[in-house]
Amino acid sequence: MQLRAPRGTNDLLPASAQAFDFLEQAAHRVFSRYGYRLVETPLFESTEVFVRGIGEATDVVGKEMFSVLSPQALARLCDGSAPKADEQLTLRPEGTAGVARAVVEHGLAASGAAPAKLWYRGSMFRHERPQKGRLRQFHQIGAECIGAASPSADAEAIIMLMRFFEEAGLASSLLRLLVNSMGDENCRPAFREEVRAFILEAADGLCDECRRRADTNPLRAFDCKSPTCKEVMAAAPRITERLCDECAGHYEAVKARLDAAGIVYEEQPLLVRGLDYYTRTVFEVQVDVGLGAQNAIGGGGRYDGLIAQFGGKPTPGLGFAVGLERIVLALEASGGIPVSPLAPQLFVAAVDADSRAAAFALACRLRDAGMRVELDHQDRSLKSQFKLADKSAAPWVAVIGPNELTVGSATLRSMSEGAEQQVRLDATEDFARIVNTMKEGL
RNA sequence: GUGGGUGUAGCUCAGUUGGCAGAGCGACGGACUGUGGCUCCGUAGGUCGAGGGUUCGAGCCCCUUCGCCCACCCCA
Repeated sequence: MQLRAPRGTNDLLPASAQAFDFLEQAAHRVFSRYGYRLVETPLFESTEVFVRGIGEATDVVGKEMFSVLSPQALARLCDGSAPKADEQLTLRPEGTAGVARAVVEHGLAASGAAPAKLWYRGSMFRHERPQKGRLRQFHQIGAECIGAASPSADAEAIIMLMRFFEEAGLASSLLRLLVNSMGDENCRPAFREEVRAFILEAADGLCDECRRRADTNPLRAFDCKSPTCKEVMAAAPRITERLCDECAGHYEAVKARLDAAGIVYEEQPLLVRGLDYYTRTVFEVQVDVGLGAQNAIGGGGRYDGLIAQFGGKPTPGLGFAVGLERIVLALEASGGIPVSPLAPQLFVAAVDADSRAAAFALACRLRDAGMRVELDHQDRSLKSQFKLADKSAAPWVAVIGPNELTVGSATLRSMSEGAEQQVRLDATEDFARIVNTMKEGL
C-alpha cells in the first residue's frame, strides 16, 4: 500500500508554498503599518485552553478537536485511568485562544498599558469531513488586539483586514464585508431567550435541526440554509433591535469609523459567529469566486470576556483570522497568483567531461557572489544542457569547454538575443554586471 | 456523522456487445563536428485504487474495501 498524506491534509508543493509565503509577506507589510508584531504560540495547548476559550458547546470543541496523547497518557488511558490534566493536549483548532493564553501568561496587556497588537500565521487543525476550501490541517493568518475597548480599535482591525486583501491581490469589488453586533452579557442573554421562545413558537415551520438549536444555540437558526427556515426566521426579532445602549453606541461608532475610512460594508443582522467568545462587533469577509459553499475567507470580532476566561483581569480584545487555502482558491479564480518561480540568472554548461570541474567551480564562485546559478548534475550533452537552461528560463548561459579553458574564459550567451561574448573565468564582477542588467522575472 | 460523484501513464482523459493497455500534453534521447525555443523521428513510463467472485477470457459484469472530490453540518 502506497503511503499517502493523511485525509484532509495537503502537501504544500513549491507553487502552493510560494503562494502562502507571498500572503505572509503581504500580511507582514500591512500589519506592521498598524503596529502589529508577529508571535508564534505552540501548535498544541492544554485541551482546557480551547474548552475555556472557544466554549464547550461549540462544534469546534465538541466534535472537531484533534487531541494528542503522550505515551504515558496513552498507557494510563489503556489502564482505564484518566490522563493527568497536563497530559490532555489538543492541536490548536484556531489561533485566538492560544494567543489570549500567552497574553495572560506573560502579562502582555497590563491594565492601563497600550494594547497588545499581535499577529500570527500557521497551521490549524479540525477534524471535519474535507471539502473544497475545508481541510483538517489548514492555514490561517490572524491578528489580535488586546487591551483596547474603543470602537476605533474594531474599525482599525477591519480596515487593516481589508487592506490586507487588497495587498494580496483580491480586488475589493470581489469581496463582501459583512458586519453585525452580537451584544454583550447585558443584552445578549435576554435576546437569546427571546429567540429561543420564538423558535419554539414557530417550531412547525422549522427543520429538525433548527428546533434542536432552540436549546443548544438558538442564534444559529438565523443562518440555516433551508428556505422555509429562512422565511420563518425573517420574522424573528433582530439582535440589532435589542442591543443595550452601550452596545448600540459602540456599534454605531464602529460603523461611523468605517464610513469615514471609505470602507464598504453590509450590515448583516443575521451574522452570528460560531465561537462562544465573540461579543459586540462581529464581521466576515466573503468572496464569490473560486470557492463553493465555503465562501468565507476571513472573519473575526470582539471578545471582551475572553481574557478573564483565562484568569486575567477583565480586558477587552478583538481579532480576526483569514484562511490561506481559501484566499489562494479565490486568487486562482480571479486571475492568478502574482508569484512565479525565481528563475536562475545564469546556467553554466560544460562541453565535455574535462570542463565540468571548471564549470562547477565557476558556478560556486558566482553563487557566493550572490547570483542565482544553475548547472547540470546528470552528465547531459551540451545540447541537453541548453534545453535545460531554456526550460529553467535562465536568460544567460556560460559555456565552458576545451577552447575556453585554454584562454581562461567562458562563452557567455544571451538566450534571448543569441549573441555571445567572452568573459574571463575569474572576472566575477563582470559576470555580475552582465547578468544583473537583465530585469528579474523576465 | 449523513448524502451524491469519482478512481486507467507524471498531468488531462478515451477505452465499443467482455477479446493484445490507448491518445494528447509532459519527460527523456536523436536529426554529421561545441549551442536552447519551432518542426520531425524515436524511447521510457501502467499491480487499470486494493481484495475476492463470475467467465475460455475482466479496465469493463457482481461483491467487499480503501482513497479522492463535492455537498449537508460547521467554519477561515
